[in-house]
Amino acid sequence: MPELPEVETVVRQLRPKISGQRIKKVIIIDRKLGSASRYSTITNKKIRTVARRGKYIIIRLNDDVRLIIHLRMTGQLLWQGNSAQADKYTRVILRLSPRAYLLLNDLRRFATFTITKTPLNLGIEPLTAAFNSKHLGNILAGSKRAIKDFLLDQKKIAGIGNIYASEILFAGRIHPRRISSSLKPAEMLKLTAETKRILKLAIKHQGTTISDFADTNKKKGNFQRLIKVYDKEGQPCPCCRTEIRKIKQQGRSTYFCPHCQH
DNA sequence: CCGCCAGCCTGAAGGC
DNA sequence: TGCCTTCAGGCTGGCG
Repeated sequence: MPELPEVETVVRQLRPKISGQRIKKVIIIDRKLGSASRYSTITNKKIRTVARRGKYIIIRLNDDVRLIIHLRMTGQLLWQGNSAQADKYTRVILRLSPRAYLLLNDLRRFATFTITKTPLNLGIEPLTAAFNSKHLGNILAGSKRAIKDFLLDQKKIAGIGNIYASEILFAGRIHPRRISSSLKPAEMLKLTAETKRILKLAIKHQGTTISDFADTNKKKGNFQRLIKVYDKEGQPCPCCRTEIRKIKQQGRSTYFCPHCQH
């Protein structure tokens, strides 16, 4: 579920709340995430920084220990000040000091919660200055896959998921089935600009909630109001009134306007 | 190397 | 009401 803007929303909320606090206890409720003893190395360690890389949340502790969380489709990281309000989807509870709780809730149990020192193998951060049309041209060169599939490849660009891929291509007026290496310089310029604009706008609106996404206070995002094509099959294109179409690429839905996107 | 697809889970929604 | 199928903001491993 959560893509870059949703994860960024969670990280920005979490940072001031948990930085400097100590992890007093790790309660693993879902056995799939390992035994409590596996997390003995993080108990009593202090939280130094909270950061995002792609769709990963990286909580850096003392002694360069890193707690890495990925919310996958339905994960939520909830912050609770007074007591831990767990429900049937609570998979992990971190008890912090001073008194607070951090819960990992996840309906589908795809979320990951790991301690590791191995670096993440991810592509460029799309909101950095280094992500420009020249860089995009370099990584697109020679790629025969559809541009939609390319945008979803986390080893090329980190953080774009299925909703924003459709939205970015619509804004860029590029057909999702275009062969990546066929993009012209002007299109690459447009694509990088629209990627940044849409991701920033979505962060400003606390992300998109279609069904499950919630921030650390269990509040929904607001960007779904600004979505133009995702999940809008059959509805009129906001630009030309042509019906939005839905196609499958790599088993995943893509939405686009057949008139506006080429 | 690259590209594709099933599998991992649970629940909601739609068809009959 | 129920049963069955499909679908869902993601990623991985194994295959060709």
